[in-house]
Amino acid sequence: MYLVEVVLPLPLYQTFFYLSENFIFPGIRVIVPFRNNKLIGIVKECLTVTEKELSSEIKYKKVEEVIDSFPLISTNLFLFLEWISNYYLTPIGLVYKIALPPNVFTLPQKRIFITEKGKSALKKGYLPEEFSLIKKNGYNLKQFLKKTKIEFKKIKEFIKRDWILIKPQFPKTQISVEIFIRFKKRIELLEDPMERKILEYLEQKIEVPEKILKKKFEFKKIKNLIEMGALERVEYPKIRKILISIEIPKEYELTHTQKKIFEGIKKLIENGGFYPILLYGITGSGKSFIYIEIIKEILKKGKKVLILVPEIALTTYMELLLLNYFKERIALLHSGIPPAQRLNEWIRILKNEVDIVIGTRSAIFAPIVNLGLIVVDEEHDPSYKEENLICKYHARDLALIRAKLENIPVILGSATPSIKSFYLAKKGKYHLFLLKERPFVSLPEVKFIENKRSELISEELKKEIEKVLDEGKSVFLYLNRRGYAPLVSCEECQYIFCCPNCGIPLTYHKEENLLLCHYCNFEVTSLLVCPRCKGYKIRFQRAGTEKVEEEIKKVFSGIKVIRLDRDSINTEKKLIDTLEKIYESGSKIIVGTQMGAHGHNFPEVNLVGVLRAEEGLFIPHYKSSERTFQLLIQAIGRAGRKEEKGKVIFQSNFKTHYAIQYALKQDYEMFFEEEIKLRRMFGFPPFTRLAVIRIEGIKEEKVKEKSIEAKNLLENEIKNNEVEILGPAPCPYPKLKGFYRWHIILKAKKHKFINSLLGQFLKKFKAPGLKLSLDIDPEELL
DNA sequence: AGCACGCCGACT
DNA sequence: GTCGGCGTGCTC
Repeated sequence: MYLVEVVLPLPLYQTFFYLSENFIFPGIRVIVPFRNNKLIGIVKECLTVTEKELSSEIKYKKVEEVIDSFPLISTNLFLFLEWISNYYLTPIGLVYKIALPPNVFTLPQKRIFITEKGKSALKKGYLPEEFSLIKKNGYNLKQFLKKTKIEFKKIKEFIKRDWILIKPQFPKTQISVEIFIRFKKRIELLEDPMERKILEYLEQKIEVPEKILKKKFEFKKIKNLIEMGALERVEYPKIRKILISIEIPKEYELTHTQKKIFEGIKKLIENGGFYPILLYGITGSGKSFIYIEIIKEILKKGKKVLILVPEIALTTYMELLLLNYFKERIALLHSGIPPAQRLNEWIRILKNEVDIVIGTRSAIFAPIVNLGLIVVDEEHDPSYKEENLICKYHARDLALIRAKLENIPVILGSATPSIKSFYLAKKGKYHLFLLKERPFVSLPEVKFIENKRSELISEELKKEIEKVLDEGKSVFLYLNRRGYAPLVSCEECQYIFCCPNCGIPLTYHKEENLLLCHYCNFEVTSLLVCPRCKGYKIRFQRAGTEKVEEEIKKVFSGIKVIRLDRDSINTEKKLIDTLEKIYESGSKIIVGTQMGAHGHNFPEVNLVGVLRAEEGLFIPHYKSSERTFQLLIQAIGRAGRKEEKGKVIFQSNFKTHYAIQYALKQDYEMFFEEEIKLRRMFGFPPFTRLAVIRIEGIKEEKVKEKSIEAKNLLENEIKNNEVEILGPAPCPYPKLKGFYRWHIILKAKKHKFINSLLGQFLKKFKAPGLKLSLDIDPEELL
């Protein structure tokens, strides 16, 4: 007999034990009875036992069904997931749920089938007419019961008579595919000019979705080219949401400096072992090419590589880049991929069909066996931190842990390293490599325009824009605020339109003509009358991207303006349309939020204007300077990435802040020195560790009461004043989505102090009816 | 989590 | 007398 330890997807800090006649390999999914229903769990361990060895206190049940024929988790992951559970104080089952592809723990839906015998019974009228609904593939039982209103008891009778069959069925992993047209070979003598054009286009882009190509060219001509063997149709799983002619350099040669760094890294990692490497390379310095060379080295040794990027759109870019050098043995993992396909990619990885995995933060859990390297690109990016799930992990931190557990190197790359990483690198904990040349592009000129009157677009900036447009080039204007006006008030009584759920001012969106809460999506559509004084003089104050767009259209009439924010690209179609417009030639002005500053490589942008450079500096957060600096440097990176020297303008009324000053000088290291001084002085990370306990509930009094109770409990548990307790206090956003929110901040020299205090706290603290959440190493304190 | 058990108030 | 509120405790 075997004793099977099973991890169940429950918010419990324990595993459960079952019995089995057969050995079940760890990592395999099983269906087990639990209370009076069933659950899917993952086998953690399976040992032979005799009756005597079993604990008399546990009433063991038997494993009901073994689902998989091979483990869904590679052995190296068990330790990793366990570590995460301990560090983030998250129940082990929930960690598994977060790590594995969605639906892994979803019980198969029961389906109802009709037997041959049943069919004839139906014909003879013994079986009610409704059963003719059931076709060859059966019918979802729940839906059947609902639709026909037949009682389950009756069905049971029919089962006894062998007319009806009920069995669970796992959803088939159907993979929808998308067809791409791919360049295959050149044909020199093409008579048709259109065909020549198509072929030239594809030779440059390599491959383009058929859908998009059809829009651009006549389909008959494309077909001709395929028949001639110049082009080919290829099918990919439909995962590439964003695919628009991104420029991918096909060939490259490392510059002298790049080569030196490559050699340096190669030498370090030659013998394997845990080596954290920080590659600090300014935008356009060619970090990707160094990655590629290192990846080649790792693959030569027969090992695998995991590459993390901050957002979904960049997985596509990275994949296209790597496809040039590593063929098809690449898997993608990110939340944009539908569940069934994600499981499919997961299995491909497990089955060793993949050498390189590219993904966003959750890809850190990829079940890669024989991993040889992890690359975390744009390591400073806040999207590596999970904010929404119970386990608020940081993928970059986890990359370091995983690398340590697997005893392999990890490369963190960034143009603006996080303060934490750079600090550790300077301390010698990471190996630091500097790449400060921009081989293909000259550094842009950065200029400051003091905006004393806080105009949206100052006269000076307008002149600069005009100059660039006259040259036929494009402009990117950056403002990190979507909508039209972030503050709407009544002119008569000064009433400010606020969200009833969150208490935060609503933002006016002109296009849709509504007031929207950016925190909970609450909307008001009739906004012509002040709810307080019934006055109808409404004032729209301050500005978002929509307002900028309007203003630009007024000032530069006739010029193409493209807005790039969450509202303008909230569907796939809109995104494709928008990106297509951006890639069309001709001068234009792009107005965008963060979304636009990120990664994308816009052609022909010669001027980047940051409209409110000081935005974000006033958020009460120890990282606000770091964030602002990173954003400004990133904006600089958007300018003139091709041959020409670009120009960047920061417009602000707050010139004196060091984040703006050093961004102007593009001096990361000086910024770092200044920032680290402050962090040390005020005892913030990386000199201390933080954790937040957040308590939320509908009744403010109760939330407050419980928060105070929590603080008292913490104080009782504390040992040797190892942990400093700040609060309790209402969160900076004291009410969100209708819930009142209080927090307690814990600060300590070492994480283990916080960890053990919180461990004790969780055992004793109960808050029924309230939501308690923990955030270890918080990035946001809102 | 999800569900059963259990102990008090407002109803037929 | 019962229906049902949600506080408490347990699940291998």
